[in-house]
Amino acid sequence: MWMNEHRAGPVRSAAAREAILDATARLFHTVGYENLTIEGVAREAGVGKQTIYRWWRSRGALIAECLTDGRLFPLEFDVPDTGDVLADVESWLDVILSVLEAPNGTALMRSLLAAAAEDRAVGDHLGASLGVNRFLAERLSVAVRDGQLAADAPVDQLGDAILGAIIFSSLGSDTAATAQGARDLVRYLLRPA
Amino acid sequence: MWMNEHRAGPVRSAAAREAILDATARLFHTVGYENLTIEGVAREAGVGKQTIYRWWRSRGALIAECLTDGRLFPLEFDVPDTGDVLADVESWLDVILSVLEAPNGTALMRSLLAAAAEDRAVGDHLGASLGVNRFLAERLSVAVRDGQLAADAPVDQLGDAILGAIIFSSLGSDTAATAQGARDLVRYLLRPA
Amino acid sequence: MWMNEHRAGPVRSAAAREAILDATARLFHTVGYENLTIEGVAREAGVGKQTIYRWWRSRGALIAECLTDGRLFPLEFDVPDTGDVLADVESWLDVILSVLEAPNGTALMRSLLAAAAEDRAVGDHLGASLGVNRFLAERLSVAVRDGQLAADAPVDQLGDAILGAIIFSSLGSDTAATAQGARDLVRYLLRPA
Amino acid sequence: MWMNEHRAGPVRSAAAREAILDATARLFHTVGYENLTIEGVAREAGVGKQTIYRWWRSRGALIAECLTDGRLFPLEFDVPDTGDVLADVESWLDVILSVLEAPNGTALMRSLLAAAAEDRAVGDHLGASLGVNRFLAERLSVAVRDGQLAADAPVDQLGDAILGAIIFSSLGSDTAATAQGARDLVRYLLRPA
DNA sequence: TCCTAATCGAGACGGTACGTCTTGTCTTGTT
DNA sequence: AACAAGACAAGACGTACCGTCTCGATTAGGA
Repeated sequence: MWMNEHRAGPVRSAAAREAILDATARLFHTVGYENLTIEGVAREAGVGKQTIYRWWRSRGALIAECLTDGRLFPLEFDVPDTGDVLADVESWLDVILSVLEAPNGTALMRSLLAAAAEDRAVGDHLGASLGVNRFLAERLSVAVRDGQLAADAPVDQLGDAILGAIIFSSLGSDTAATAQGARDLVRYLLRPA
Repeated sequence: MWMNEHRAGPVRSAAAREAILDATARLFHTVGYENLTIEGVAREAGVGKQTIYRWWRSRGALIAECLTDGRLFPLEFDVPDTGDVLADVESWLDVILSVLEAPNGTALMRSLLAAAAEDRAVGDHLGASLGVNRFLAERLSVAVRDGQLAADAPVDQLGDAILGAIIFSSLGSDTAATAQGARDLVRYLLRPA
Repeated sequence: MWMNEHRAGPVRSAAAREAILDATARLFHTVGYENLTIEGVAREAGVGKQTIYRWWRSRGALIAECLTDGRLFPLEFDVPDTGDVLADVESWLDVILSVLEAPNGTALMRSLLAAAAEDRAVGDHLGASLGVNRFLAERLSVAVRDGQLAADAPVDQLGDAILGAIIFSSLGSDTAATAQGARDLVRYLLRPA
Repeated sequence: MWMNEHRAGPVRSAAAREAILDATARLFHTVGYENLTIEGVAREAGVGKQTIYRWWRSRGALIAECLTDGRLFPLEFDVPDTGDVLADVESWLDVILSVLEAPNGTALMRSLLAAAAEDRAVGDHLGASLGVNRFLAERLSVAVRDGQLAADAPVDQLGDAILGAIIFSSLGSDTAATAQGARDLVRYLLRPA
């Protein structure tokens, strides 16, 4: 990675930060989490190793920041509220599954999971990044208010369950089965009462 | 790990196999998956590195065999069928949560997940080991037959969802929230129609 | 090292110069030449690295200036001329050997030599600082004039030889042998004809 | 450096040892002691760093072994005894000076001295390698027995003095002056009584 | 009974990456 | 313009493991 303008100094270099996060995201997709090394990032970013260690305490912190910056998912998980829970959640699901069904999508998911399992900071931000908290649980709450879902439905847990099923399933089975299973699950959980 | 009788010869040494798997399981609990090294296992088991590489192709294969042998979970996940799905699944859930709520239980879960994410072989066996396939899906099928669950309930996916919710939740939140959330989820999903 | 009054400005700061040379000399004695770093000096002197690089081109230049300023040898190598060459040179020798026989004296000598070997500027000033040129050769010249030494005696070379013997010997042997050997050598070289 | 036959195993690889010492000697002449790094040696020798650290505790130990193996001085310092001390020592001196007067000879001498000053092991072997102990002192002893030198002449110290004068002089002056000075010194010290 | 062949513990090998340290240059804001 | 502070690219440090290999000892089963 080339840095055209070398701006060194006692204040943090924005160019270096950008190059590092960029290289991290690129390598995360290319070689996966377990083969992503700090030295590799430094090499790819055209940056000294110490510049990475100065601002991030670990490989996980690097991934976590890429996650929050949306550098690993160039997608928009927010989906409009049409009044129909099932349809809305299925829309959201389509977006999630499009990531999974993309080339190397399964590998990407496994890498994300490996990162989340090894580093608490990554785990903390993973759910948020995938839009569970931001969208899914909120949409289900509305559905409860609208009477489309039982009043005692544990909306947070249902969100975890849907995404958890996808993740767990993608650890073992093939992608197709995972995707179909997720659709069946959502259809069952959000069927009209 | 000490091997009192060193028996070299043209057939596989059962003592070495035992010592290696034993050391692997011990180190998995002690230092976690990410700090578990082949050299460390060899040292702990009092075994040459080559003896490990001869019989297992990777760190993941070692973990996978420990999983299947029940060396990482000294528990019994099978629970008797009392005729009440909710009660039975809650019994299974208690067993699962007792692992999670044990000292270092969360760390153990994260390590397992890291191993599963990095190695397909581990991922393939993880569900089975936790009793999803063996018990949960089967019990839910019986519930469908008994009319306790809707006829179109996707039992495999419900199993994935329950375990997935636990796993996903344990990546970020604290243990207590995970456990309570899992109980709420199960109670909601299996509530009498 | 603390600088109570920080005076920055368009002229060279005498306080900074002093603090830097002081810190260099202190560290030279403390950690030796090979562990003396520019960063260490800056830290110890409470000075920015650039202030060092602005005025000295290298680590060696720093040492050389300490040498010329007499900051590494707080000693007086000049010895009065009593008319007896042997006695006078033995007096000078006592001063030199008192440095060598002091605690860490050998280490100091090795550090000096390391500095001189790595940096020409240091080497150039080492002889002068130890008083070979300033005193020894001159005193021997007088002895030639007085007839105490052969007319064709190469006085510069004899000075080099005496100091060289000490230095060379202190590289390998123990201090005691070096000191006694030096005394024997001087007694032999300057014995009455 | 290529190693044609890769002979790994639980016994020390002679090929690796050879390649390492060879690379060390080559780099010592090429880049000098202060720019000689372990990584550089490993790279040049086509060897893992650990293989160096396994067998030598430091950069100095590497140099010391090269010294004793005669890899830094491909010369023969022994000179026949013709019965004439002066002539014999001048022959020895010619050999020494030919090293010094060779291209980069001064740099080589400075590097040797830097190595000796920083590492005791190197210093211990330096004198022996240059033939002071092996040849010079012994030849002077014979001269004492033959009556060519005073009976009380401290032969060891005279040896140190001659070599020390060369070394010390080569730290500051130019090569020509050093060489001529050494010849004058020897002629003076060993002049017929 | 000997011989062949596979296994064992041990550990050296060429490598890669770790996280730390220092180099010499550059920049910022202060005096 | 000089200063203290310190970020920057570069690269060496010494350590830990990787997966492959060699070694000499050990032990089974076929000749």
